Amino acid sequence: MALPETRSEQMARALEDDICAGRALPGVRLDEQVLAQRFGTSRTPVREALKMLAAQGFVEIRPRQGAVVVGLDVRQVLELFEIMAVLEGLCARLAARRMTPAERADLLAVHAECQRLAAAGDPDVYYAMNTRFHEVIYAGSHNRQLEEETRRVRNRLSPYRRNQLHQLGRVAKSVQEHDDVVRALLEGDPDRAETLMRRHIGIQGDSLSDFVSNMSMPQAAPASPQPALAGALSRPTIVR
Amino acid sequence: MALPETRSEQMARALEDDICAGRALPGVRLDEQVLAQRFGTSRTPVREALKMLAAQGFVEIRPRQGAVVVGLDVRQVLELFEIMAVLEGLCARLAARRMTPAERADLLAVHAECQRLAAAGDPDVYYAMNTRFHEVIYAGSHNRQLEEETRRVRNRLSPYRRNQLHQLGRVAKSVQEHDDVVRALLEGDPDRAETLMRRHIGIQGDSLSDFVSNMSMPQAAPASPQPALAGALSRPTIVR
DNA sequence: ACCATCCATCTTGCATGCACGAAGATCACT
DNA sequence: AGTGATCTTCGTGCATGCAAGATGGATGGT
Repeated sequence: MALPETRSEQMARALEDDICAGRALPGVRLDEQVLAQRFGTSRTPVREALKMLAAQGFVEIRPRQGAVVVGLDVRQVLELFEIMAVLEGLCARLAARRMTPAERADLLAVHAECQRLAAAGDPDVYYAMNTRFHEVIYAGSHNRQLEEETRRVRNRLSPYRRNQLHQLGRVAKSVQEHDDVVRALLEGDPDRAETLMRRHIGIQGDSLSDFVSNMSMPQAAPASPQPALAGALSRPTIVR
Repeated sequence: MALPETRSEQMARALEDDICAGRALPGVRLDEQVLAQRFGTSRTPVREALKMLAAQGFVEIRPRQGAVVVGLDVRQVLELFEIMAVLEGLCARLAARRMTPAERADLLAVHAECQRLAAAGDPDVYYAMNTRFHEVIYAGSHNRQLEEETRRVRNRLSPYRRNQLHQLGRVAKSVQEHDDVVRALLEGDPDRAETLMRRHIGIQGDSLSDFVSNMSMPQAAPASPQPALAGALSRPTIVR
């Protein structure tokens, strides 16, 4: 059963993870040879992995000039958030109608954990549970294509949500919004669930300017020739 | 300016086009060597193109077993339509607020053409103009990421919309729905534009059973070893 | 006649090699 | 010294080669 994974796929996943986790900053040059010996292969599978990532928008390959981690400007990030809001909104809408009793129980459990961790006060820990909360709703939509699509957009945004963290009171607000969403979901109110989730994800009003001004665009200094995946940036953070 | 395109990218585009246009039916095996000589290259760029298509969900590569054009079952198609509805809905919402006067004029012009062609009665010709109509709205959203994302989902669905064509009265209904959307857009009513567009795209009620029962799953006969991109299926058709 | 096993063949996955083109350095010239 | 052209160097794009694994058919057994 365990379908064998080719090297190129492994590398693609590893690199995507590096990018999402912020270990590979936007602008970093991805040198084929360097990656090849980092993974102990030849350049061929490396190239295939890079092509896959390029097709998904994680890296950009300029002919004869190599691949770099895609850097999104403020505008593009906001554009993706607009998409994210409707996708997650749809997840919530569908979940309100389709979640099984077991899934509803899961949702409640994860939500309770979120509340606990929010009270505990560590945004990083909360972040992980927050992710699980949203994942439960993706799954609750019972729409695999949607689940994948939403996750993909989420991943593309992830480098830009980190650092938005630690915003005063954001965690508390987040759980409160979750709470409203959970209520709508359990009551089976698709319209309200969708609306609330859209608001939860969307960046509007004060949140917008807060987000923009706090958003330190993660970017590798173009000056230093970037030793391809140098330092571990670490620290996941957001609080959405 | 004209950035040079590598062979692998050219081939990826060509193959994607074959798939979207129905020239490469779901289930068709994509033989690397055959494609290589079809494009006059070695297998290497072919493989890179296939990897890109796989990353976008157009083909599936099973290790050691080659690439086949992805075939979606009824369920997956409906799932994608659910996504499509909210994405196009968002396009319409944003377009209602953001379209420039020039874009509004474009919209009206294309819509008028749609009406004319609908009256003329050839669904295939109407289909092309219908696509342009939706493209104008994508562009009107002024959200590039959304534009690309929406187009991508549209392309993935395209093989399954063909054959849904020629459904009695569908063209007339389509233009009528367009008309309502146009009105909402020009009046600058985002909520109504979104709702109407969602309904226009979504498959609900009678349309659902009509769609499902009429949807001949395009599929290459697994019996015949498929001479890789054999016949031109042609005939674009839908009427959405 | 049916089924399992083995073998031949073919295709893929990856490594290696080569050539074109781009970026940076050197040099000439104003 | 500053600016431009030339040259060098390096990395990418693609071709080719080889080995592991998968498919299909033949073979042998029950």
